[in-house]
Amino acid sequence: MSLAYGLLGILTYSPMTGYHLGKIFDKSINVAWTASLSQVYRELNRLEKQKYVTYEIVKQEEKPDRKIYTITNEGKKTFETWLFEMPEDVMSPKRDEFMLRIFFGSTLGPEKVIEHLKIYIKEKQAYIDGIHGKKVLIEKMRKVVKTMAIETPVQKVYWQLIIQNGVMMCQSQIEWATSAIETLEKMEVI
Amino acid sequence: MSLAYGLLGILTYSPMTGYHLGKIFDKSINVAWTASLSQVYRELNRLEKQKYVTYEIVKQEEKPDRKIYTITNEGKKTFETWLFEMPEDVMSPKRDEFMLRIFFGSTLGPEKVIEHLKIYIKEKQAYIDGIHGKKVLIEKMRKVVKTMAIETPVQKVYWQLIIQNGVMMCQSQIEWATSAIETLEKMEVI
DNA sequence: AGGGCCATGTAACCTGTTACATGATTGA
DNA sequence: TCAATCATGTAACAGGTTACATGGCCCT
Repeated sequence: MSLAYGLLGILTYSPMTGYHLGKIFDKSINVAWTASLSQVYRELNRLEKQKYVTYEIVKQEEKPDRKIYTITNEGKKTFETWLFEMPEDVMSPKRDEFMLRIFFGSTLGPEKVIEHLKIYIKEKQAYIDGIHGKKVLIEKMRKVVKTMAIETPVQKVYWQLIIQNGVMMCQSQIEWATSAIETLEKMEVI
Repeated sequence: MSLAYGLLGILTYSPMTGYHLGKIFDKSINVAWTASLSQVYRELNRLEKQKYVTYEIVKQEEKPDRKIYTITNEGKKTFETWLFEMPEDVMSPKRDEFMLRIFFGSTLGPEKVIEHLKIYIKEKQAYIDGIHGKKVLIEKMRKVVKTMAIETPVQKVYWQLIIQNGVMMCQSQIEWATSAIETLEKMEVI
């Protein structure tokens, strides 16, 4: 259900197309919630049936028509009701293919596990660099902000908080993997 | 697809019932991969059709028959092929309802966000205590180990690694939430 | 010349959740 | 006595993935 609320939440900032909502889920909000374009379109249809959003068709010459979605008052109410709730379960179900492979580490063997852990560290670092180094963070946010009618510095604080969260989690994963390598190397000596 | 590999992996330790596999996913492996019982049963049917597992029915008096699943050689091969691969995408898709709400923090307001963050910290701490303090960690592992034919100290090392990972991630989340509260409190003063 | 962006989706499929159905035994 | 554990599932639904279809514009 959360995708619906995510879409409604973004539409409270400004009306926009499904395509644009998809881009936002792909490029900025993805540290909190991921969704594909086809999923976004399907969900928008549902929201329209429930009268949480309406759309107007904007015709364009020699380009596909655009459907500009706008949140209704009912939609806003629904969104805010959800927003003020605290989720009953703070632990979201984990599905981490990498960790599953580590679970079977005794079959893989320590050398291979260490090899995998080293790649893991590199990829996590690359993700952090993609936010820090390349300033994707700021650009991501700029692009989102541009599309929004109301741009307040307060919003940015919260966006930075969740991006920071993403970065911190990656860093901890790197720390964990580093100490895991040490543990396994000690084990090999004995 | 990973659930299938998870099930095959556990069956390499020892043949067992679907119910038991479900318990293991519920109680020990869940830090890496979660699955419900009904999902496990469905997946076992598929694995049987693909000839990766076989089962024998053990009749019991006045109790439902047990289906003991055993991995086939083909199943073992498939599992090991998967195990040795490095997942192309190390970043598993994030779907975190709590973080989604924080993203919309400007609508919620700082006081409410701080309130939610404090609850968040408590629940994450409770999770850690449930592993550390109550010694659930060791008991979880004991229960799993009991059912396994081959019990080597090497396996335990890897299990401890992924549980440690779960604990570390919770601790980082607590750290993040604590610093987020500070940020928001400073903001309120200004 | 070819790939990526804009912009719409649909269809089929796979995965995950929730509720239902049955029923004995065991421990608090 | 009541909930939990053992033990099997099915059915319906919700949510997520992948592939297909269309087509112009812009940049390299």
